[in-house]
Amino acid sequence: MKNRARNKLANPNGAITMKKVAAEAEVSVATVSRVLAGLDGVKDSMRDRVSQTVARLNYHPNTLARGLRLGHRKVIGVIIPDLLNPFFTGVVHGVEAELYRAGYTLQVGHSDGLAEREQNQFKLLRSEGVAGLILIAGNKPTANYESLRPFGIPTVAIDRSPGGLAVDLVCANNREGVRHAVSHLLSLGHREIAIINGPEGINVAYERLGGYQDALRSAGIPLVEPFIIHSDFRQQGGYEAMRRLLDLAKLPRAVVVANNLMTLGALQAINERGIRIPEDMAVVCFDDMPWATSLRPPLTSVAQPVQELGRTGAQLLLERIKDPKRPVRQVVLATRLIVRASCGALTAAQVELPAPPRLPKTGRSAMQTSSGLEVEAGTTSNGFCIKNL
Amino acid sequence: MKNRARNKLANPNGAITMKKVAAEAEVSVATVSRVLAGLDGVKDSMRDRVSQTVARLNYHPNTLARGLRLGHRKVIGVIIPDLLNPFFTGVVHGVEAELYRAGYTLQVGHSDGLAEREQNQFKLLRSEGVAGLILIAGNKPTANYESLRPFGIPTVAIDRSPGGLAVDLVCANNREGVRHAVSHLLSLGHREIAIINGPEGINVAYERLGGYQDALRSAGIPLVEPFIIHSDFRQQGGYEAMRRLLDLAKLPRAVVVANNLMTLGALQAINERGIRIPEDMAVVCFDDMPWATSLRPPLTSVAQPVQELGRTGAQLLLERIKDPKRPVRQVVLATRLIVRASCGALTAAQVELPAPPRLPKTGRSAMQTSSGLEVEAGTTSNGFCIKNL
DNA sequence: ATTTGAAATGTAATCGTTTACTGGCAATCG
DNA sequence: CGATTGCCAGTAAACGATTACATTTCAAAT
Repeated sequence: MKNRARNKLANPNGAITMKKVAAEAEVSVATVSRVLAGLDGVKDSMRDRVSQTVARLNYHPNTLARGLRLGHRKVIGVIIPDLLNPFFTGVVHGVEAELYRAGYTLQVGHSDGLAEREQNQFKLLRSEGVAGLILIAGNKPTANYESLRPFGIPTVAIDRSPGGLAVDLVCANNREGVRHAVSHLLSLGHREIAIINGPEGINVAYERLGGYQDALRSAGIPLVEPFIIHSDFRQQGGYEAMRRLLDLAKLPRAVVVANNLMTLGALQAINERGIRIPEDMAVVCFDDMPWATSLRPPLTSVAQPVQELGRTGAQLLLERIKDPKRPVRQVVLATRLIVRASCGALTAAQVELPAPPRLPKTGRSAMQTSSGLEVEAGTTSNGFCIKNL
Repeated sequence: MKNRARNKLANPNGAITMKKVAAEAEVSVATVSRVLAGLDGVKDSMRDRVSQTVARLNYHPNTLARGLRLGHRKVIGVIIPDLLNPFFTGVVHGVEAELYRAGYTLQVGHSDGLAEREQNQFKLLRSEGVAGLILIAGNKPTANYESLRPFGIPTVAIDRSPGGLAVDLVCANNREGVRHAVSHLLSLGHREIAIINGPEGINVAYERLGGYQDALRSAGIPLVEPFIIHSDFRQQGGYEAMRRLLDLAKLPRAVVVANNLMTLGALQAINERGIRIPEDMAVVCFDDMPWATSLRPPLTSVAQPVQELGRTGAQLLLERIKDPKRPVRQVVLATRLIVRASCGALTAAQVELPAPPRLPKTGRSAMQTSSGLEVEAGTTSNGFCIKNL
């Protein structure tokens, strides 16, 4: 490669630097810095002089220089598998809301669920000197998160547990959520209940399946192998899965779909076949989305506290940044079953109510480790389950 | 405030620096830098020695230091009004896809549509030394973008034109899109057509209204005042707007809803009243969303090229960064009318087709300036309309 | 008036890069 | 053979902040 054009100036637009402020106010840069940092030991006269000059010149500190000197800056990296999945962006929204208050900015990397891009984004963010990392891991259980460990960046995982990486985790109580949904179906008299689940090998799918099994088991209903389908958490996957279910000789009469996008696909397949909801097929969606109430009939769903996941993750991260040595924690947030009309629980009259009645939170719930093991844990005043690992 | 804890070290985890690599490889830092930058004028023997050491020590350059020295870095700021609106996140996805290829990361700020937060985010990003800015402006026409001008950061606006700021803009052909949708309704025999539009005073809403008026005018149908409702681009707003329409003495028989979220609200209202689509009310949604095909009946919609908006914006930004003095441009992308069943255009049999027939792109279309003035412009091979202003 | 010491301010090193400039060395030329 | 050239590698000065340390100031105490 030829030598590139030289003399690319830094600061081409002649931005106001601290030096200029200092010169203008006839003080030293140290004084300016001290005033800006709000340190004491500066005379009021000086302080005023500097403040006025700062305002007059419209000075804004260069956070790069600051970050270089300090070794960190007020930026949090976020790695997200899919910007098109409203669940993830909802989480990011929660993260943003919480971190903005603390003066942080978000640097977002999109992994596409690919382990390789995830690694790449991680390195990029590390180079950028982010103060912490929010990781929403992808679908691939193969990803080697262990290699991220030595980077030593404070990290919090949300929703999915990155295998082999001992970091703080915030997730919804997947098992309990699905258990609740299936119990609801059972209470309505359903017996042939199918589940369209996420990919095998990732913990959230495993846990959701666990909830399904729990509910059927305690009702004494045997599992029907073809009623359990593993798909990919995407719309097309949900569509295909539902078609497979509808092609079975013995049809299910109810289906729990394990995330929002797959539900859209499943509905598509159901509509194509002209099958009626809830008369022919009851549907529950794991994830409550804005469109749930716009469907006809409105969709019964298990609401994850989407933004709360993000907020809580952000809080944990801030605490970990403050104290990197604190013990690793998991926070499991309760889900909420929102009963609408897609399971036949409500009459047509009730359906027309603007705000459908909501069941109370699942509340106190069992703690699950990432291995799926159940551990009894206390519920905090916030309704969280917290466990120190 | 008391003096804070001193001696916070930079580089607390003893990260590998270029200096260490240089020492290890027994060369100067300049040589390491040259090798890493791929400059020529370095002997192969040296080059190899450095490369190996870099690999062995797993060195990653500190982009902060780099950015400080260079005055810019490979980070693009993105300001977005609402992370919960899938249209915006879709755009960001497109932006990300394009910029990732060019080695950039995204620093995302969320404005909530508030002019004040927008300003704030802008300042934050500027302090962070971003190389460029993608701005999706909020709903408030009051925002004072003029003050952003002197910051001199290469900027591209997407979707909405930030009033008073002469920057590159990428948007969909809103006027033509709505015109097309209304023409479609007219061709199906509809005459009482309402529109639930965005807030007054922002250009996209103005343009969409223009398309509505164009179509009715050329069909010789007079405007009916109460059929035109300005709302806020949000779900609740759409819900309320639709209720207002349904409370009219003389009901419309078709409605165009000017964005995705408002459509969800409108559908909710329609369902609550037990009104049938398309028999009692035809519905067209501006924005094609994943759930459009999952509704019963599937929704006819005007698809904006969401990701393409983002991609194109990113391209324009890269070009502007390369040449800050190039003339300001507007790129208007064609929309596409996707006919499904919500207007009664298709029979039930057709509706069941997996892939509904699609009308051709609107293709060659009139160029619109942000003032709503139409200007004839050429169509590029990409189907873009480009105009130098 | 001088000493003392705390308080206020300034000086300069530092963070990790990039790159203009300098100098060493070998090849080429008159 | 000395001068000129071109190639390589190294030295050191930025970039814009923070902050340890040095210096000045100034009031109170001797």
